[in-house]
Amino acid sequence: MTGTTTARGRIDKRQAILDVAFTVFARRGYDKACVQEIADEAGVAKPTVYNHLNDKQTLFRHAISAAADAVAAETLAIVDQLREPGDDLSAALTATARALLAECSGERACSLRALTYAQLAVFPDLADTVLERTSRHVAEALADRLARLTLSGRLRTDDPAQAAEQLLALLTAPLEARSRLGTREVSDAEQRDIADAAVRTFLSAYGSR
Amino acid sequence: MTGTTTARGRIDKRQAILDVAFTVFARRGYDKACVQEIADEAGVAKPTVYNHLNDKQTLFRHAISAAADAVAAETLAIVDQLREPGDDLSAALTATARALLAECSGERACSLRALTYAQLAVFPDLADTVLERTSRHVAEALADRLARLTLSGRLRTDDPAQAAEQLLALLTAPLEARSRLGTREVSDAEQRDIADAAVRTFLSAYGSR
Amino acid sequence: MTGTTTARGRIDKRQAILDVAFTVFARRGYDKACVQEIADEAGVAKPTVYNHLNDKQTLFRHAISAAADAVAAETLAIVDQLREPGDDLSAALTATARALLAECSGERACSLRALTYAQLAVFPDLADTVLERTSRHVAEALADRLARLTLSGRLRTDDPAQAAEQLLALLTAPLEARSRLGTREVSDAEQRDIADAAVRTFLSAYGSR
Amino acid sequence: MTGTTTARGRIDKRQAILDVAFTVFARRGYDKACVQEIADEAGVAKPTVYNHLNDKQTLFRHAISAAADAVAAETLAIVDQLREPGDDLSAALTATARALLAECSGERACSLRALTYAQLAVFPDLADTVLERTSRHVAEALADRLARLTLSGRLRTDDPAQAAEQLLALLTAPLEARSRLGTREVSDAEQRDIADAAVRTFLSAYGSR
DNA sequence: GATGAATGAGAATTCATTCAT
DNA sequence: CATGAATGAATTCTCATTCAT
Repeated sequence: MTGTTTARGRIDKRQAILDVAFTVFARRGYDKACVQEIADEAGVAKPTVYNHLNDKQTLFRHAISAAADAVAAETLAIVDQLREPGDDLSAALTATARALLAECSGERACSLRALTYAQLAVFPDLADTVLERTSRHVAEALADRLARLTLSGRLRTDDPAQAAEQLLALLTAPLEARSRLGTREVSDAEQRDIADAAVRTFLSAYGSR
Repeated sequence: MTGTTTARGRIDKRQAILDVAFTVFARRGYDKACVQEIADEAGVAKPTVYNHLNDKQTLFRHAISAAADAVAAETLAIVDQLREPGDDLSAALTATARALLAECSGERACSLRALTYAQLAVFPDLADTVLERTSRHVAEALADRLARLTLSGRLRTDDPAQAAEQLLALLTAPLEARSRLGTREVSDAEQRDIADAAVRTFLSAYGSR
Repeated sequence: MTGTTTARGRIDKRQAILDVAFTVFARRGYDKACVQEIADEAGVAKPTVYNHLNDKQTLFRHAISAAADAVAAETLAIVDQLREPGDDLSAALTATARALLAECSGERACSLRALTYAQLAVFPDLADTVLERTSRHVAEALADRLARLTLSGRLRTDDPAQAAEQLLALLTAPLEARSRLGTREVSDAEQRDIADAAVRTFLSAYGSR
Repeated sequence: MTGTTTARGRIDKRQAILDVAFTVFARRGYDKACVQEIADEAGVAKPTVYNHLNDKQTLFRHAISAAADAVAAETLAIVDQLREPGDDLSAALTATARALLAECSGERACSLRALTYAQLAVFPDLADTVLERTSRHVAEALADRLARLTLSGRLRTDDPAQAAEQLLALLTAPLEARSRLGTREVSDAEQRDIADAAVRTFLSAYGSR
């Protein structure tokens, strides 16, 4: 049915525009990025962009949202690994920590963070949206895991949310500092150092013994 | 002395421009801020801004640098409190922690962070400059304090730099998450919670006993 | 045909802009002419000018080129009259000479010359372009005529290029001096004087007897 | 006497400013040249320029005038050589012709011509002034010489002004064409060709035999 | 639905010129 | 008289957005 094909084509084109938009916004920043450039790289005419997404702001919001969803999904999948921690809890936590750092070091996550920060003044609600879908969800998912580990006697904390907050803090803040806010690569070795130290400190405070 | 007055006048005007510039950049973001507005609020004509600071980029760099210096000075003063920790180390650390959080919650520090983040793509070197003068220096100063405390037997760590990094992480990351990247006030009570929890976890890992 | 109409419309508008641009440049000079004025007189918005011709310099180049082509065509047509000189060579040369002077006295030719001269410092290559298309071509065409006239025994020269150069010199230089670089009308009578004297001197040197 | 010294200094400074101004105008053109640059190269402050010469236009007029006087003096001196033509008239004319071409090829003369042309629209009277002092005077001086040579039977013309006009035409127009309006050096050899051909043609028309 | 063309609004930057010292 | 500082006025160019096809 041509109808289906068309709809498919429509959706694909829309998605292509959003993908390109995120890339261009990441490269140039919101203001310096111009719709023409996005249209060009997406291989469509400028008015086509406006047909699909009403204006530049809408385009930005949707591009950011889509990226946030993607990052969130990946991050949650990582945290979910802790559902089956195996025998060595420290090892499991360390593996998860390393994976989280890798995810946070990724280009898309960095760009997302930078763009959100950059437009705090103009899109204050975007900070909410993005944080809600990423940090917040992740923190809650991690808190869930820590609560279950506490129940099974492998951790010791009466405030799993705070424990989760601190574990994430020990991971993300050093990463951000060492990557110079994402402008510099952080080597795998360095990431491992951060992860190991974070887990060590975390277990000092919340380990069951 | 008229000479002094004149020179003073010059310096004052330049400083006034930089102060206003930081405020306006913080309010509008780099791109949306226009030089006209800065000139107006500084009470000078647009070309005067250009006479003192060659172009918008230079204006931005200098405004950011000045703010970074101011924040750095205040933050270092706080860390210096730890030179005389008194009898109760935990209390001393907590006091310092709370003061650091207050500083980080301040409008100038938030704006500085937001602006730096926002312009990573256009001024990648600014991240270096700002982090160097703020986080980096602070982390080193704190590491120095922790090293001395270890020598005097009140802490236990063979890597004071890492200990400092983690203490700061336990403070700043939760603050950033809860303030939604600075878009929301974090109450004193909440700040106290963060600080107390951070110190507790820190001492679990690095306390002398 | 609407398609044709559209394309035509596009071309017409571009041509209209170039024509107006030449007029305005001629009236004000390159620097004093502003794009706004050109747009206004062409009945389009400023950005439309920029859409068709990337910037002021490009606009200038194309406007000058177009004028040069037009002047060149007219001038060459005049020289071509000498293909059929008739019985009275002196009369034919004089007629051509007068026509050339009339052409050179024309507003467009004067403006073209003035603008090219005026912007030597900024567009040094334009001198080449314009001279190539006008003086140079004309000199060659004239040299061709003189060569043929020599072959048919009606003139006597072994260097037709030099003869052409000198005939043109005897016409243009006095015209330029008397018109005060184009700021003053040179009457028909005066033009006739110049032409007649030029042909007389030319024939003294290159006449077949 | 300090008075004298001061007056001297004043005059010298004024002259220095005018010299520099001409250079800068020649390099950049009237509009692109900025008073600041002239002041800088003259080693004075901008207001000093305004103290000596009321505004940019005045500055331009005086700079051009001074240059025109200098060129005129040199050119007239060359023509004056014809007061004592010696035995070989052709040789004398050729020598004078070559010297005139050299003078016209000089940087100052070229710049003067270009600047005058460039500002026809804005300073229409300058064309008059400059042409009066240069071409016109030169043509008259040359006409005088030719008249005397006619009286002494070495030339034959009843209109010395026209003869002078044509001799100059045969020199300047080819020079201008070959130098591409002054953007290209014309070699000595080429200058000699032009001069020799001009004198040959001139003598064909006006030689006593 | 997609596009080429057009535009209104706005921003950075430059410069001749003038005060106050 | 010379100068450092300040300014009003212009001008080029860019961009989001909309028509007409």
